[in-house]
Amino acid sequence: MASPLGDKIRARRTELKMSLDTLAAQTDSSKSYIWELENRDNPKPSAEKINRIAEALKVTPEYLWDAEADIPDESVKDRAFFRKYQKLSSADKKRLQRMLDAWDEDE
Amino acid sequence: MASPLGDKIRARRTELKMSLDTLAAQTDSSKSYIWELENRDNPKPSAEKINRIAEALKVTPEYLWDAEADIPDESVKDRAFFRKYQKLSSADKKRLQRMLDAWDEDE
DNA sequence: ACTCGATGTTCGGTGTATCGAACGAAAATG
DNA sequence: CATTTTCGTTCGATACACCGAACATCGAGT
Repeated sequence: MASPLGDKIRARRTELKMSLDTLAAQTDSSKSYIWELENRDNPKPSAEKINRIAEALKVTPEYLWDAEADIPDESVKDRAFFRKYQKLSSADKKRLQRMLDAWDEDE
Repeated sequence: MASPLGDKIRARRTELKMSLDTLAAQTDSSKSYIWELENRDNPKPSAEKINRIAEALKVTPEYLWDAEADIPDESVKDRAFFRKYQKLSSADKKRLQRMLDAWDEDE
């Protein structure tokens, strides 16, 4: 019982001190369903629900569904990197993108 | 009939010259379901399906499900880049970071 | 014009996502 | 410590996501 997705939802929900009811209300869900997402075996929510829930919990949808996605802590540096990256020219961005693509293919 | 999601899937699928069958095969779906996603009224696929389909079509999940986000524009590509980046090992991340730092100093 | 293979479309069925409402357990309040 | 309120849990019912297999269509080849 329990799933990575469920654990993340519960962790973040309690962190924000929300009840099942309030989270349900903010996401057009029933609290019973939120509970099932958190506790039942292998939940397969719709993309719509995931997005609503991510929004209510103030995390990104990828963080919820991507099985392994690091904790906000480690991703601080990543975000800094991303901000720098965004300021590059398109040409430079493409260079970086190709660089990453290239070396992430071998293995 | 038709939905933004469906239009995007069909557009990208034909762009890649895939048949319903091949896309279905690559996403553990039936071709009838892919067809329904493309043509029927208001499809609500699971997050899992959206992700498999995005992967097969080589676009980001956000591009598919974010209602607006016309062409894979720059910001979407940037996020795709960031997602890939996040999956790297810490060592590889640092290499990329140094690379960026270095070359954005001369200018 | 007639196969034939590939692609697209339709449809009935099955599982499960999702709901409402009731139930139980704490915890707050007096 | 009795009562009220809040939170979590369970369960039966319903809608619809998703499927398999049949049917339709169209193009390429003969």
